Amino acid sequence: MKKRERHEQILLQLKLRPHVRVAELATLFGVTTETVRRDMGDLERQGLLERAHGGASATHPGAHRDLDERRQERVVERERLAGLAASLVRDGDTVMIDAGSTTMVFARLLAFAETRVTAITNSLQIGMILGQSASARVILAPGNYLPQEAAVVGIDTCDYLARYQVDACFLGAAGLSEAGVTEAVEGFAAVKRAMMRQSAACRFLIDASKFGLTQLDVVAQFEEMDTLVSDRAPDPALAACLAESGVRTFAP
Amino acid sequence: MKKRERHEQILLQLKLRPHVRVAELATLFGVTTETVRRDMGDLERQGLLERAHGGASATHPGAHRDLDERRQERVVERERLAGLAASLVRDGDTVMIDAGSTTMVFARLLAFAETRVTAITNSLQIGMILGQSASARVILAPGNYLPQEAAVVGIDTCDYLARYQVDACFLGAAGLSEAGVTEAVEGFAAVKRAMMRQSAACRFLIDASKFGLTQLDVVAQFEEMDTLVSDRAPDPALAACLAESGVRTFAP
DNA sequence: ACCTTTATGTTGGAAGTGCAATAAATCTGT
DNA sequence: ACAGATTTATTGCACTTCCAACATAAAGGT
Repeated sequence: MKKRERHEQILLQLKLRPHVRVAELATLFGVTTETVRRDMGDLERQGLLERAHGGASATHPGAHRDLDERRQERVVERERLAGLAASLVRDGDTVMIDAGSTTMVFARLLAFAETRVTAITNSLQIGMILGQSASARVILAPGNYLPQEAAVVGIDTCDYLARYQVDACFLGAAGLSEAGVTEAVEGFAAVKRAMMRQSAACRFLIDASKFGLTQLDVVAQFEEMDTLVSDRAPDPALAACLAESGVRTFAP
Repeated sequence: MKKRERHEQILLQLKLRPHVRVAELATLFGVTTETVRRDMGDLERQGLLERAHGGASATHPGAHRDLDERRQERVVERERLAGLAASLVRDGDTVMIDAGSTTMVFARLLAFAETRVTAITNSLQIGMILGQSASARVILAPGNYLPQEAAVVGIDTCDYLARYQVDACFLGAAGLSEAGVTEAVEGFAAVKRAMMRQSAACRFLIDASKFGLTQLDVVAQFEEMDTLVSDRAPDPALAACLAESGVRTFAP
């Protein structure tokens, strides 16, 4: 087994579980622990995993390699944002949730709060997180699998969503500016629009770092938004646009 | 600082980063490493984190305790079996793969071998594993999410599968006896049958520990099986039944 | 107050892990 | 085929972590 193969295997294992041990992989690959250690060293230098005593852990999905302190603060803000969004969901609601790191935190809080919901999503991770809660019913949409985002997209996804009608959709986004809500990942915008069409209320979860950014795909104009949930109030110019279009804004 | 408080802090830390160390938390909390160790033991028993040498990791969103445990059993046999099955797939093939621990190993080997395939599956984990391979195209079926198996089932799943026609399906099973192939998980049998209907060839991956077992749902009679892949040849009686129905058997 | 239960600290030995240096094996290009 | 480079195995040693047993301290109930 070549070095390259081992590296891929290690990363693959880390996709499946959060932590692997040196000794474990050594026997699995039939090599010395030292070799595995060296492999991990290489991968760590590439930022693909994090070493720990006796093994390695997966890097957090979508983690920026900033300072730890900054990362922590971002997480805190995101938790607040997601908490606000979760408080908008009531027992018995049906919702659609799209793929994204912010919506993932939202889903975790929803599961933790044991809100009784029926959720339709195109994100595998969100499905898994929310599915662990006994009080949630999860329906997964079909489609072409996008490994970078662990989500499905495409015509099938959008068609399938059209079969449901829900109380609200909770969508993330990569940008919010005068151009409206925009997204960068190919295929996501179409899914978001499909979700919006089937929802009585449309809630966008966008943290303040996305304010002022414009990405390639336009997801929605201000008029189409019902609610914006964020961790900080937008600047006056943006706030004016939002208010003019009747967008309710939630921010701590 | 009370025990409860520490527990919450530990879980909070694990939300921020994937791995924490015992010593680190001990100094942070101002307690002994033994205390932290005990805390982690408690939380591990509740399934809220995973211990590792020197620390603990967050439970992966898609990690399932029982699924992981099952994966640990009969590793060697299962790898051999899955390897045999993987050798039946050729570049350019289209396949359907159903949820199960054996088919998961099969999917991993398929990804590892970089076989150029288009795969349709109802298992989220298999989708994730195979989706990592650049040479595989993965299509996920919709349906109701089943947390224990990390898979979707139901009418939607079966309906969706009916839209495709593939070269072969690779199915696991919980039992193989005179009654035929049987399955225990509710909803799985219907999905397996739906996959069989859309496949030119039908390959069952069943390890020897399932021989002689009969579960509630009958998936297929011998006549409907094309291929049986296992880690050991079945006993004479079963082998005779299989041969009579023209089932090709692969075993090391 | 007393006793019981629970939680925490301390200790010593066993086991696991990391590191560095060296030797062996494998790969690579000419 | 050969020499040099890369990769892996081996070894010894220092260090960290684990575990279990015991001692101590705090909390809770009668």
